[in-house]
Amino acid sequence: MTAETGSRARQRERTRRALLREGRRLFAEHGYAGVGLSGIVAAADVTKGALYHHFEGKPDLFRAVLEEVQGEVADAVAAAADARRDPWDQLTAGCRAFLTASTAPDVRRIMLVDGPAVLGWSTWRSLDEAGSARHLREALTGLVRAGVLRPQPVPPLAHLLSGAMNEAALWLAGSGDPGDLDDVWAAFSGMLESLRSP
Amino acid sequence: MTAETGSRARQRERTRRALLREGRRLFAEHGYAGVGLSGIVAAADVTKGALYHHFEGKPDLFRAVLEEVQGEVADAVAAAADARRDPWDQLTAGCRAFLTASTAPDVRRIMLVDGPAVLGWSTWRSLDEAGSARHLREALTGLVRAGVLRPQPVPPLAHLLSGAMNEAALWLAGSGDPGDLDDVWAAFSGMLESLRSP
DNA sequence: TACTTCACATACCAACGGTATGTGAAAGGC
DNA sequence: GCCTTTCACATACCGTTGGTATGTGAAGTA
Repeated sequence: MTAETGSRARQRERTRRALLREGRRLFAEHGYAGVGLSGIVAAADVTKGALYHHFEGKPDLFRAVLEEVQGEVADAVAAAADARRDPWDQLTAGCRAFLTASTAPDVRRIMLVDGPAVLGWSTWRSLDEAGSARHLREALTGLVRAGVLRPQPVPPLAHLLSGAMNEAALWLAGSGDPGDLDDVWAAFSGMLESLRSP
Repeated sequence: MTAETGSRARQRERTRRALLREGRRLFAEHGYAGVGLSGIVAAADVTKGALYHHFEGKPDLFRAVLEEVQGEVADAVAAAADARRDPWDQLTAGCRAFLTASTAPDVRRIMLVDGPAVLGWSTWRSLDEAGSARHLREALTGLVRAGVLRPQPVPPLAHLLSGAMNEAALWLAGSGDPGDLDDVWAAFSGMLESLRSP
């Protein structure tokens, strides 16, 4: 190139970032199947050679994007939970943070709709477990051990609650009525409440 | 052909059935993206011309397969519910039937994993609403009107419960332990129980 | 300076979804 | 009976896609 763009490592990181950024934008806008590698590399102003130098292929690029998205959601959940001291408040705050974060269009499309189909459900689940699902499971485990929740197996509970929130987020993202969030939260918090020890 | 294969309408129906059958089998086994039209038409012993004569394209074939699968699940749910007289028993029996039916591999892959990604979530939801989701919503509405459930908006509740069952079915299909079904059902029926009027 | 490494760019390929056109048997009218 | 139309496909073909193999020039290294 004409101008020096920094050291080799810096340029490498720039290219990788550009691919992730444009990939995320296009995947979120048109869906995984609706965007081709040519569109991604053109938007990132590189060639397919660069993409295949950084990633193993289209599914691998998508996986990297998904990990980034799930990481952000997990951070939001953790931040909301850490702002509370009471373990029960941490659970409810984390769930509420997950619900609002997952309603964002790119999260919805990449994480909830295309994710399982592109990577397969088991792979998607392991990524989810590495992200926000781990927070949920750990919070539930802690509450059961502390006696706040009735003694019961945690994994089934975590899956039921996770699935309920995922579907709720998908529905909320499509329903313009902002009052729906309150209704969903009322119903969901009622479910959580029913799990408490008497 | 050498042997007469019946009237024109009969042959048409045979070809359509063969495409749906092989499409369903291959979509369930390899996923939507993992199977090509050439594989489907070869398995059905026809050509691509036949496929495009009966369907508008690959997504339309998948939609027809999905409608068939969802119809079977809806029938199983309706049959389980109709076998009970008490409305509350109808709800629980229907949910349990959905949970067991959705654990089947082809239902899981076609309806729960690939469905939303291939057809888009809103289209998938409208198909779901035409299938088993309608039974759930109507059962909940009836129970709220009858005062069995506490007065509350039904749509959010239906989505939460539907999402919980979907995720539970996906998890159960992957977890070999048959005891998990009991645990899931215990947790889920506890959720349902918490919705009753005091 | 000579050599090696690396971060891409270029050129190319098989396979895929989709389309346009051809074809021969069944249905319908006389 | 025969002619015409319709229909249920089959055949041949095309543009695009994800993926690969190879080339290249600047950045690092001795």
